[in-house]
Amino acid sequence: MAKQTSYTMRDVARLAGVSISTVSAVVNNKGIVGPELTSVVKKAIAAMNFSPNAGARGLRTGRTHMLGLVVQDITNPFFVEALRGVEDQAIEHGYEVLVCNSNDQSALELRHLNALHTKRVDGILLAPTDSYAVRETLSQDRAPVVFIDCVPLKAKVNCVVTDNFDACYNGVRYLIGLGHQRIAVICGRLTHSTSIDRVEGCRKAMQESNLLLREEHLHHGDSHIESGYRIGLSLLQSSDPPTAIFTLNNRMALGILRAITELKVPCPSRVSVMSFDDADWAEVVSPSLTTIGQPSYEMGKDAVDLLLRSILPATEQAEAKPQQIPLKSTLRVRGSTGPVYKK
Amino acid sequence: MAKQTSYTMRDVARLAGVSISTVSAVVNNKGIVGPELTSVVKKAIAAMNFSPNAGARGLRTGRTHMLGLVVQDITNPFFVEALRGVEDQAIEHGYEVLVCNSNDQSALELRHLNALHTKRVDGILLAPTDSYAVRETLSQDRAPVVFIDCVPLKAKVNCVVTDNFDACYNGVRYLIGLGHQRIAVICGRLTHSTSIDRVEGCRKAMQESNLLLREEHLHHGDSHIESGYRIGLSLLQSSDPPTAIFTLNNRMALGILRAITELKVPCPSRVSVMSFDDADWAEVVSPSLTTIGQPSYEMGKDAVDLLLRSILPATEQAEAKPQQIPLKSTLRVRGSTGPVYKK
DNA sequence: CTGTTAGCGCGTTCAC
DNA sequence: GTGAACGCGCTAACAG
Repeated sequence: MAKQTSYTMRDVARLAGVSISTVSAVVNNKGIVGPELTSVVKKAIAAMNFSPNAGARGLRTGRTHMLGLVVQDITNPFFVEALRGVEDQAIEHGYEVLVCNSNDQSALELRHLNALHTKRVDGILLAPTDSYAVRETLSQDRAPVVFIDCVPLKAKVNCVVTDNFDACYNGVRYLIGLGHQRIAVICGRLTHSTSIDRVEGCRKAMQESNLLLREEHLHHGDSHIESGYRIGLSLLQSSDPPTAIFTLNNRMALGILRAITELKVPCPSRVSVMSFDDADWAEVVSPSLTTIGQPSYEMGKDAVDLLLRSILPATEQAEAKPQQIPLKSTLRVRGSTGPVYKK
Repeated sequence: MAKQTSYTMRDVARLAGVSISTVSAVVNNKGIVGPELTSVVKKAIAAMNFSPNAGARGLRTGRTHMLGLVVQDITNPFFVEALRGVEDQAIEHGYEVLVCNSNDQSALELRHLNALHTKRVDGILLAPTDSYAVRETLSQDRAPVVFIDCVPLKAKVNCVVTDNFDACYNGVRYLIGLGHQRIAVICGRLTHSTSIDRVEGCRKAMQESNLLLREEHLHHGDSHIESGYRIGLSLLQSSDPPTAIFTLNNRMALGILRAITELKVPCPSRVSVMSFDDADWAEVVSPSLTTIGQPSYEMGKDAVDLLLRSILPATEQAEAKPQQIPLKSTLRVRGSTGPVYKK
């Protein structure tokens, strides 16, 4: 079993009594082999349980039919949904997906990117850990890249992203409409274009209502439960607590909810909570969580489509100008947000 | 960019003014090339941004340094955690992971398995969709397989699984200790060894207390929220509702909780809920959910270790007898379970 | 220590 | 329609 020596085309050719190229033609459905010979060959293939060696084929054709997907944090359900979209669409087109988790470390991300290059994947889907890092790795002679979720700053690239700015703008306007004035925003790391856009969206909505998103109302977390929990505790216990908390991702929201439960702060009567990213559990937590949902599955699908287009450029100009595919998010109002509390 | 023509060893050799094999020796750290030549070669490699073509290398060596991971349902956080363990451990040993989602369809699973064979992965981690399906595909001349979570029936295979039987036995004993007699068990598809073992564990615990796990108390769902929800509704609205509900996976528990919330049934005072699989949100839902947690990350890690051992057999006997690595689960008592309700 | 040579399994011209 | 020969990029013998 350690042998791992499968049959080759030569073996099949020998058994079928034809030449290698005939077998090749059959395997690749060239449609130039006579029907009776075709069936003989196919029988031989089945008998030997032959399957072509993709490595050798790739060496010859220059295509591996593999896509690389590099995500910052596979622990985040958002990326799992995107992964599903990627996989489904990849399968559809005869591609396999090499999944890499950067675990929020640029160094690991770079390592993955290099490994993918060595594997000669035909294209890469990248949800980068850092929008500032200059990626020399995606220059020249390497596979085309499509960014998802988060994009590099000041660079025109192929990407598919949510309307982060608008989503947060609308979200905050909704909160303001409820009468909230002291709104705390808990953002992820500002090295993500995603976080930056979201914060800007919040800022604009507040400015329009002559409210300021003051420094003390903008809290920096990462994307994990713990940071949401810690920030939630300090926020709720402060002398002048916000009447609404908007977390820019759903796991921090989970932390906030835990803090709220522990402190027995009535929600939404005392404090409203809203979160970016929808989740399975959003309807079941108590209170159910108002969220802004992203079409993550579609994001994965669209990204593969875009990537495939630059892998197989129909026309030359098709790959000339980088394309941005914007996706719309939707506000799902549930139980955790309500009118502001009046003394 | 569509060119995708990277530099080859020959290019590097030419630039460095050495022979191809010298470059190869440097690339593979053979340690047989003189220090000054080594540095010359390395400089050339860096200058050209050369990275070896893994396909060609694999063709030559018979190893691709790729592992395949096939899971029934990547949507399940349990498998995501396992995936993390797999990836981390694979990276550690210089392997990449080809992730495939069977989406609970045997046909798709088979397709993935064949694709992985064609890609000549060095080994496969498989969480099968069905314990009964006879997998001819994992016979002979194919890569070694390690099963995770769910195993084929009546077959000695390499696998790493949780102590499903014991876990449920202990869980149900805990419920019985609380005074519960009418315990409803909601299981996944009984084509999974996992489900079978869990149900048997429940059955034994109940028998020991002279309780019977009657047919009408065993409910068949899948592993999704919806089925939990539907079953929950019918259970709670029946004329003789159970005093405790034990779901054999956590997403069905989410469905149960939704039903409870909707019907405003007091939990745990009227009905206790317990679930297999722990989750992020288990502490935050209301009431917080009592669960049986599996060490899924370790499962992934251990599976890779086991797989690597059969890929690189130190001794012949190492691969001779299939090994089962059992993992222990832990009961996490939270707010959703309590003493039985007395009229 | 270093260079030369022969395939690994496949797809692809070409002659037949 | 079909078959023989070449080479994709690399590693492993072997010769120097």
